[in-house]
Amino acid sequence: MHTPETSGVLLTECEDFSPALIFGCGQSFRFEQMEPGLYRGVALGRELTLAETPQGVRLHCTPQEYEAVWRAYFDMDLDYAAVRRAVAVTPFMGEAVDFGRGLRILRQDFWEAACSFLISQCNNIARIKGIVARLCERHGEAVSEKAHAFPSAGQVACLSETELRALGTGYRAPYLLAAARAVAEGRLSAAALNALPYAEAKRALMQTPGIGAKVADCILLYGLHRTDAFPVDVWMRRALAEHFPAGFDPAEFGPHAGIAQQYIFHYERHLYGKAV
DNA sequence: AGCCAGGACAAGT
DNA sequence: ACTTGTCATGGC
Repeated sequence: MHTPETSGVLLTECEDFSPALIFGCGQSFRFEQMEPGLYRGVALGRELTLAETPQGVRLHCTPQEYEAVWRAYFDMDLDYAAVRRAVAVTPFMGEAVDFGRGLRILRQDFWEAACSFLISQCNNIARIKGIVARLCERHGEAVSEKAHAFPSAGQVACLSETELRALGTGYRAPYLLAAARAVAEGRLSAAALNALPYAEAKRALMQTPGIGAKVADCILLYGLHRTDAFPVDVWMRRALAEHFPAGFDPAEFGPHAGIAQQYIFHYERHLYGKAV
């Protein structure tokens, strides 16, 4: 008989695994802190609880589920200590990666990322979370007593614009409907985009109404794990103007520029009191 | 009580 | 190629 204290999968190397940072850095919107050190959410149609312990972070799942699902989801096969060293190309970047040590880029579901970041445009993170929560509660399948999966593209494609507006999506409702149909009908797919180089994949995404340069980069980075994608939003624009006044090229950060972006984004929000 | 938010888009210079 | 107005909504 497994007790809650000993069951699950214990991650002991947690220098670069902080649930607070992973779920709080603005890349995903479905995990919450239940109490200090305890996090819960739904991803890939499964509910997961994570608990911080003195020995490390414990994932409440079987070793089989960890190997089959969560190992990839949490990008466990990338050495984030090496990434931090590689992108710390200025003193400011050194501060950013020190502050963000523990952050990782999740390998999220393509449709969930596309849908979430369509909602994100001209919106704040607290509000994005609320809209996504209502979308899942009302239109996603139950995965436990109180948790719901993210609705599939097919499920969202069956909703009316009125139902989507009722979630608080505002003018983004028709964008969501068009994207859901494109994905459900196979006109937009992770497999096809994965076969394209960055610039072409981005251009293909931008054919869908509501997906501009920034949302396309978010979908590439968070939904397809293209770590060369470098989303620039209002926070990044501020940070770059302030700390790279002479201009910059994302390529300076190397092949994982998108991860550098995440450290910058989170650090900049912290400096303005918007992130812990 | 306004201000602003992980923008996109069309229309105007 | 750049600037500007518009598009809804509600957390802070």
